[in-house]
Amino acid sequence: MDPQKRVEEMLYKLKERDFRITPQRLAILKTLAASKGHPSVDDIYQEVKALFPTTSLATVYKTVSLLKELNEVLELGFPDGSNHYDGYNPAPHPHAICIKCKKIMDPELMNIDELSEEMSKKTGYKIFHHRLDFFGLCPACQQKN
Amino acid sequence: MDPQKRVEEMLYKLKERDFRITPQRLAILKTLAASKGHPSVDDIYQEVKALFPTTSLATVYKTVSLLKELNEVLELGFPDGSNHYDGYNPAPHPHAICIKCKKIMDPELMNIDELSEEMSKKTGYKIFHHRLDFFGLCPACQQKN
DNA sequence: AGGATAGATGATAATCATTATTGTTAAATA
DNA sequence: TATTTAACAATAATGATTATCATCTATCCT
Ligand SMILES: [Mn+2]
Ligand SMILES: [Mn+2]
Ligand SMILES: [Zn+2]
Ligand SMILES: [Zn+2]
Repeated sequence: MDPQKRVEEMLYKLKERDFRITPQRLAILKTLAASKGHPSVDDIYQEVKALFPTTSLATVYKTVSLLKELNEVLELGFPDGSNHYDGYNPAPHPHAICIKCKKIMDPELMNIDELSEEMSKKTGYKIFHHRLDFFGLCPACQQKN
Repeated sequence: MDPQKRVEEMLYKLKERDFRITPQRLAILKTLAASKGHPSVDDIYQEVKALFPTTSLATVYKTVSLLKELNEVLELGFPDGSNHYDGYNPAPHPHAICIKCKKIMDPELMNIDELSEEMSKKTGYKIFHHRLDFFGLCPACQQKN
């Protein structure tokens, strides 16, 4: 998927719901669409500040939150309180997380729909989305031992 | 698994590492071992206070944190900041979470080892544990519509 | 183009779950 | 029972997120 295409998708979703397109929002969208590294709010803030020095951290929080409601960004929260975001691929998908260097990877797709189906049957829940993370050591961190 | 057995398992792990067994800790262990509802720290605190009114919230935090390090409790953190704990079954296992009433269910086992294996092969990560949650509406909340 | 207006922004205060601190208490051991 | 030291209770500090509000501006209308 082309990052520019992603920006246009997000823009369409915002316009569709009559949200205004501001320079700050556009900068945040571009950062999210381009980054494959699952940035935190503060990471996004640092990038956007380079282009719009007056941008407020609160604006980043609110824009990310808005995109989350529109299902245009995937939120990954961790028990240590750190939240990271995938704006490049906002659909639920599994992640591999290094417990040492905190790198978050997007592995090639594996199908979880069967699991979701099984879960639905066994619990009676109507499932809307899911979250699947694997924690371990990335190849680089395995070397350094 | 019998809750009493779980308490004894946890006690063994604590003694093994020369941690002291205090009335407060024992009360926290019992609460965790017996509860199948995935309580929060404050839920545990409220239950323990009924038996030991002077118990401090900080003590509950420290004991839960200690049990987490000993792999005797499973921590479930959510982006809204709420953390919940499974002391009845501390091994990683999937959960079904109701987005309306927040109920957390333990479905009958499905095997994730194959997925873990696939993930390991595709990313090169050495996987230690995982987290799998399904979000949706529980049967009760589906009715109320 | 100019003006009206409701939504967005920036700065900062408030919130709240968790963690750190510190003097006191009591579990474990001999 | 005395000694040692981890654990305790009470409370302050932390820090990410959220709320507030005065100001600004994207969008629409004339
Ligand atoms: Mn991703
Ligand atoms: Mn569970
Ligand atoms: Zn790593
Ligand atoms: Zn429910």
